[in-house]
Amino acid sequence: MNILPREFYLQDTILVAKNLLGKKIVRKIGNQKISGIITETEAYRHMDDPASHAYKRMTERNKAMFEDVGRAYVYFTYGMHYCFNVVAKNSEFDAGAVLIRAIEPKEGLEIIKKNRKISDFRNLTNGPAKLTQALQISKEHYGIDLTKNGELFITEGIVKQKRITSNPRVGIKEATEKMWNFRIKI
DNA sequence: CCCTAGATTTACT
DNA sequence: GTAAATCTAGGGC
Repeated sequence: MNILPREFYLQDTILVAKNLLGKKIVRKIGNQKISGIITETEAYRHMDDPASHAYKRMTERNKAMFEDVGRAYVYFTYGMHYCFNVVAKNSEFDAGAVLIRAIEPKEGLEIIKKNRKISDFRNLTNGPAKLTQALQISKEHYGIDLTKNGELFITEGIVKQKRITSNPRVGIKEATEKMWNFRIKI
């Protein structure tokens, strides 16, 4: 399975958010492997997006959003949860990232269940903090390169007709009129 | 099924 | 000091 190249992420953040649907996240832990198909994403941009962490300026937390595309932006929130983003933007913007909100587990289901401590299939990876738990993603992966075959990367996924639906983004208070949440059904 | 409350720490104001 | 791109359990319907 081919890893997505750097150029894939060098486009408008919103376009990348849509294009990431149906792609595959691969997580390697030692000789074990977990993977899943991306089913829900959200785009967060820069100056035009009050809901974005990068809206005001660069800070210690959000600096990854201003740096290389194709890398991970992982942040800690609500005192207990990590969320996983992919840095993506075109040259018009200084910052941008795509929040991965949900995946459909493919490989390593046993490991995922163990990490999540539940077996209810529907609740395994259907939220941004659930999937970081399932894939054991944490701040150690801040800035990791997702275009290299390492601990964590993204490859081509299912190649079939995608029916993308747009929705308001979840859990934000600003810019709720922007329909930058995207989903597919598998 | 829906709703509410509580968990718990970081980083920005 | 306080809000935060969330999740879970528990109660009611």
